[in-house]
Amino acid sequence: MAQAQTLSRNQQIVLDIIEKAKGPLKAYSILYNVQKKGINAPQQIYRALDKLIEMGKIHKIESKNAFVACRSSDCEISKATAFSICESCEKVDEVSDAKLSKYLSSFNHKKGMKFKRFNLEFFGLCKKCK
Amino acid sequence: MAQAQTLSRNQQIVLDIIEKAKGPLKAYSILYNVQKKGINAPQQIYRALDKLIEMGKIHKIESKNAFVACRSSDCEISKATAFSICESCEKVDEVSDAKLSKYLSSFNHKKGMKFKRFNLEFFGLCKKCK
DNA sequence: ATCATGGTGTTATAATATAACGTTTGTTAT
DNA sequence: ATAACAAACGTTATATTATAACACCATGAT
Repeated sequence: MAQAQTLSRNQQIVLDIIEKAKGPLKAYSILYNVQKKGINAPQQIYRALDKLIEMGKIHKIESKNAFVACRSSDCEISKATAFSICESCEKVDEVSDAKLSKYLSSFNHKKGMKFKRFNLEFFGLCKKCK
Repeated sequence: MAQAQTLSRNQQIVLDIIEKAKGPLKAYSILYNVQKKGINAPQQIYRALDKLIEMGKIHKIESKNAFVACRSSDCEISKATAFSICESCEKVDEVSDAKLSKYLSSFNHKKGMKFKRFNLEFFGLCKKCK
């Protein structure tokens, strides 16, 4: 099971890089950054990314095909994620708002769907870029 | 400007296919479907898709890299989109809920961002697959 | 009539992601 | 401690998604 906490070598390497980064990282940019550590193939990156996502350590920004470290405790195992994305400087922040999260988590589609997970991406201009 | 309404030949062809489809279509699957009509290259598809998105005629499902026709009038020019996605049968519906839309449209990130647009994707099991 | 704009067609290539295979490591049960 | 299993690893190859760059053509505005 996803007992979390114990990361494998590659998972730890990839997580370290993502956590140190100022913004979202692309898979191949991670790859280039870890070739010195003996990781040579995209597969190795993608496998680590998949597991880290499962564990809730990182999130994928779908609109950018990029990955960020989870800074929030609200998104229990990536079930409820929200991000703000600046269209100018590309800055991404995790939006952590209990009301929003609660509202969306309880939202049930009229057509009879029961949601297990959502991802929300807001786009605009950040404070600086305005 | 996006005076909309007058679609070019390629735009119309691509839109027709997406509108006729039961679910989201991938760019290359659209391409294979229009080769009989003389469209041969990905560029032609992606160009049409870009314009159709600008016009609000279609939306991109980011988590699936696929495109659906807009069935809603709430999402004025794609500024406010929400979808429900079945993780089993892959069925996608546009979620059209005025309250949700209003709530999210007025949501302003604490850090001083003013949003112009959002995209929300819900995942779960649809009625049938439950 | 020329020039800007937007669309087209084409070739090539970049960027993102997965398949498939065999090996190694780590855990658990006996 | 060791057999058995699961998870992670390394590697090669390939599939999928998307864009760059360039030449051409139609339209409408100055």
